[in-house]
Amino acid sequence: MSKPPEPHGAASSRQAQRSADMRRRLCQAAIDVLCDVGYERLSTPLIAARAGVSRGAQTHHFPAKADLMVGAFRHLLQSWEEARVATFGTTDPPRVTLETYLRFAWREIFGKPSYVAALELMMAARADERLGGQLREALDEWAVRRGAVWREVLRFSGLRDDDAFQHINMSLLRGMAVHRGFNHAESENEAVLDEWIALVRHMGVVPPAP
Amino acid sequence: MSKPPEPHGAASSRQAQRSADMRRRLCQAAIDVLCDVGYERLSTPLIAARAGVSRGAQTHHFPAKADLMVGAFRHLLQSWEEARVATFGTTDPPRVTLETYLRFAWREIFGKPSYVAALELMMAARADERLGGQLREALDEWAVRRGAVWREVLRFSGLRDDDAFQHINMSLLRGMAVHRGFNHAESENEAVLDEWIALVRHMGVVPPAP
DNA sequence: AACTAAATACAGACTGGCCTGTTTGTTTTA
DNA sequence: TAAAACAAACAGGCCAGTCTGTATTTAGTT
Repeated sequence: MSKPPEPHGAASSRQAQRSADMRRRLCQAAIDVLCDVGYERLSTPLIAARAGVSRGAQTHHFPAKADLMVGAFRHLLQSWEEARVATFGTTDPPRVTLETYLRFAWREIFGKPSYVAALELMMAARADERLGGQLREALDEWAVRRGAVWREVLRFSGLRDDDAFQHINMSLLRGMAVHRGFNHAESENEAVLDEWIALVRHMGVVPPAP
Repeated sequence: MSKPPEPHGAASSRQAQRSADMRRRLCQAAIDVLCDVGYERLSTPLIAARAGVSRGAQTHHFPAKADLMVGAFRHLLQSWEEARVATFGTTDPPRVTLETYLRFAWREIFGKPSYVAALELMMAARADERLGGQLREALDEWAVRRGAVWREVLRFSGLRDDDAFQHINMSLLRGMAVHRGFNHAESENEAVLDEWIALVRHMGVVPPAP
């Protein structure tokens, strides 16, 4: 039986398999390059070389640079989701306290070098309207699940289910990541996270103001 | 009486005056370009055009691109200091509550479009070791005064003088700025700041854990 | 005060290099 | 046999840094 062409889904045919592998390699190489040299010095030949692939292959799978950037971004989002499942198992959203989830988020996502790739892409998207649209689209559909996870975590921690409080946590982690990227102060961020968690513990006793 | 040549201090001679003016114009143009098109598409000819200046003038005052970036960064830091003095007067560090200072910091620094220029520069500095060194140098000497301001604000607010708590506030503002730059959600950030200030009010009553 | 020589400020052209997107050709798979 | 995957070369464009040339300012001298 012949299988339908699945250009973007799970690989079934041999071609689709190769295609998916190649796309993954290129996306991963793009993230690596982004981490190492930043968006400024990033170039499509550099990514192809990093992936050990000819430039023809790269242009075949990602005709425009922006396409590759979007692919890298989606690759990142997916890796974050995989990290969550790998850490907390299949019960998704996980039933853990905010403290546990914060430490996970820092250790596995925001505190990792690869997160600066996401930052670079988000910054670069400001200039390119087309790229920005596609990145926001990817982030928006991913944010649905992310929101559900945070809601469950807050509920489980006995805290009010509050959009603003979600964003406080994420903005804090983002800001720490920027600080980490620029001012390689690792231990400083650990102290900041500890202090924030201590504050959160207090909030467990004293819920936030109306 | 003849005045000594002050190549970098307050302008006295006519040449030094023109030089300082030109440098200011170029730094401001660099920030504007950075805000509008981002670091990726930034170029020295673009900056010169934005400043209404010949490229020869630009290369004369800033031989290398990195020099101009450092100048723009220092220009930004200075503008933040000026904003603080303009808002709170000459009593420096200002004697205001944390809430007042947070709202100022968001309104006049982190929440303004020009802050993304600082973010772009900090991101770009990751790749360029030389640029990064000079930017960190500028930031470090500025951080001395910034630390004094935060300490006084925390003390005045009856909160513990705590480095980690300082960094929580600044990382939160940074993270909000990134969110603002990418996901033009203005009102969302206002709500986040309000919520954070509400939490801080609680902390005024219940000091953080040891 | 006038004059000169050096230093500084400014202007514009040039070059070597790299990048993006395209195109043409070859191999593998369906 | 057609389509997809891969390979490599090409063309147009832009940029950073340099260099040569001109105008303005300053310092030194008388």
